[in-house]
Amino acid sequence: MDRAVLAGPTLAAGRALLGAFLVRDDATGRRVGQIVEVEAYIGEVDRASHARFGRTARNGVMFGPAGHAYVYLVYGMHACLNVVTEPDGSPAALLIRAVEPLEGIERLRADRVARAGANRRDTPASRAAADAERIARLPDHRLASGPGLVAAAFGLDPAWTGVDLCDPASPLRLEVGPASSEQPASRHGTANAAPRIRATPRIGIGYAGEPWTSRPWRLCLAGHPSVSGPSGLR
DNA sequence: GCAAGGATATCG
DNA sequence: GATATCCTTGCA
Repeated sequence: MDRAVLAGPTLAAGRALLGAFLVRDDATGRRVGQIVEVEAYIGEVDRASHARFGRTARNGVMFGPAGHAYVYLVYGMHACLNVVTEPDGSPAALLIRAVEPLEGIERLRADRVARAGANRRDTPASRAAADAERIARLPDHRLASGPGLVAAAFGLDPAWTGVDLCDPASPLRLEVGPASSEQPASRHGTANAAPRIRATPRIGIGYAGEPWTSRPWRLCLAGHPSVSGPSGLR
């Protein structure tokens, strides 16, 4: 994906990210998902953004150039993948909230199971087996339907922070579909029509207060089955 | 409905 | 150094 797009206004970058592909391609195999849901966090004034306290050890990459990964841990157990946007010096990012699995599905599923085990303080074999069974029964389109689930399925943790997602040689990168193709890669959505983009308030940021809780900065492909959150917000 | 998890930012 | 908080998930 062209870095200039991500270096532009975050909401425009978010629209470009919808329908693009998240690719992890390395010794673990090749996994591809189509991005169907993102959330924008824009500037130090955004009270929902990690940048609201200014530059810190954790959020430093948000203040750098566009196109790099920012992976943080939330609630002590879930990692979340963000794409840094806007020019160098301007802290902003897009949280990848959901992707539709397209390639490497069994590897995505295997890392979901591995992460479920790692998130348990005490892991009796029975619970581990129950996790594995539950995840084995999940339909493909729910494997990465949520920000913590995207990171789990792609095997990402905060150590991935800083990886250049615009470098075609990177083990984790963003790719756009063939320019000639008018069709969405997904079997979902209306044939022969560009998928509609829906904007809603962001999820899980009640602490930020108004106007930030109401800003329609969550973007998704309308009606796509891999979108996370309440069905009313799909 | 709510507990689980640990790093983070901020406060004494 | 202590503590309230957190861009979530899956269970009761």
